[in-house]
Amino acid sequence: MEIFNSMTRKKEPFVPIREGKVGIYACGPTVYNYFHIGNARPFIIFDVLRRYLEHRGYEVTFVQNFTDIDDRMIQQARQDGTTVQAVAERFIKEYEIDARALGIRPATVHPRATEHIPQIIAMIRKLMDKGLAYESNGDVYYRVKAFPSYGCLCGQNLGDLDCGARVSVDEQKEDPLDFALWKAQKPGEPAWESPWGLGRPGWHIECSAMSTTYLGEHFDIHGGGKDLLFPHHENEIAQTSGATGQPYVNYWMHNGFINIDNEKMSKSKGNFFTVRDIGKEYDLQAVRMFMLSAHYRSPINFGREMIQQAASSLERLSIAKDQLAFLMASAQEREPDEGEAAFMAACDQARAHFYDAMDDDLNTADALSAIFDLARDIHKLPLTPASRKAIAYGQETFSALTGVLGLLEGREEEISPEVQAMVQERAQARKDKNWKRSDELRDAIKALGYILEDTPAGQKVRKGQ
RNA sequence: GGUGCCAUAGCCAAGCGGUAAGGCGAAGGUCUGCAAAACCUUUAUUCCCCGGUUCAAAUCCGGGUGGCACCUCCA
Repeated sequence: MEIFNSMTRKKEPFVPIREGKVGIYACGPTVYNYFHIGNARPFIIFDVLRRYLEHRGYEVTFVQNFTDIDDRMIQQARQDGTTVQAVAERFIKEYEIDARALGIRPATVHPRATEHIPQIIAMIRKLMDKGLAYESNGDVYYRVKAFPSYGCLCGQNLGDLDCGARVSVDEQKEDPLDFALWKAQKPGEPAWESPWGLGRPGWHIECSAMSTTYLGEHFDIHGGGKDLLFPHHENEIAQTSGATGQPYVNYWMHNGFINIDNEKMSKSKGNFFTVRDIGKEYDLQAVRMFMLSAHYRSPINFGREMIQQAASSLERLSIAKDQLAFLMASAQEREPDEGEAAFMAACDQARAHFYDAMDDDLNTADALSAIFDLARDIHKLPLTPASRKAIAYGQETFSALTGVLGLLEGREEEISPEVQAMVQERAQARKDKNWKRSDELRDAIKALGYILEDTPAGQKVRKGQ
């Protein structure tokens, strides 16, 4: 597999540090609110990466943090007249609800910043011992100019950053580029004991502390949104490599942004959508499909039409899956005939195409086309009783591939007995050529949320509108 | 000022040196009591423009044009 490494800006063959094992850290949400569609992209992308690596036989440790202490958390708590902790508890639960609906599996570990204060303090101490950090009135800052390779990730050198000159000037700092590792407590803020007095961790240090706690000081893949490249990930490298004296991460992966009307989504512009709100109108599986329909590094434009297109595409896949189940119901124990053997070969071909695409820096758009090709082959299977072996092979392939993308999961709702009875009655009505009754029943079934179709092999019912 | 990214049909989107995947939509056909789904056919002689390299370029190089992002909290 090849992965585009933001550090080198090239696709590189993926070689894990320890054979057969992969450690991945992805920056998770700050749990001060519902997460938005833009946040959802990395969650979905890295969920797919994790699923794919597992599918290919790696033992994956996937860590995604919850940032449960920062300015926004404090602000939200004030606004709600509650504690930071209560805000965190609430929105972690809300995260889990939306994540599940998007088909995002829970990570191996979801560490929380506030539960890793000792590790954070230990790392800051190490940095101070090495002269890479200094205290100033209860704050602790990173001494950026003491870390020569600073800027290696974002491709800026220190001089250029200086030129940027939009870095805040702060009397407390030795240099405008320096960033906070520890912030002294301000009135009314939650705080923890530290060698520098009461305070809380700065912005970037939590990810360094938590990632190394669970994945070791040097691990395989670190991911996040493109905007995190600088300064967040740049600072993580400075902190971690600075403290440990060794490389931090082998592969940096950054996903592109989601735009609204070709503009960056941002709170200040008010053009953002929470996943919770979108879920009120659309099946969130369609949102997942939408995300996977383009390469993860490209920017994508979010809009109503896009979601509808994704929903239609997904429907096509869903119907193919139903079709296999339908064929299975009448399948026979016999060897595949010539056509079925060709179908099985097509399954292998689809799988190979899928793997090629995924191996190419997670090209989900191309991988999807392999699944669509397979869907077409499924629909071409005759409705005459099929070989169980061939259909099982198709099901296995189809569910493996859609499973890697996390699509079409949790959709096997039982058809209620009530609907089944109506389907039975309709079969009789059709036999009697009682079209009026037959159509009434079909409408009634539709009203209950099912689509009923007549096929040469009988009636077929599926969930849908 | 510095650093990057992108431009492919009505829409979305792969392809990144060998002669345009896939999806959505649309049109016609087949099937069907009707419908739905599905299948078949059609829907880019051409990949923003201009040069260049090459037997061969959407793909490489140079120059334009037009979008976007980062350098500040942000997925």
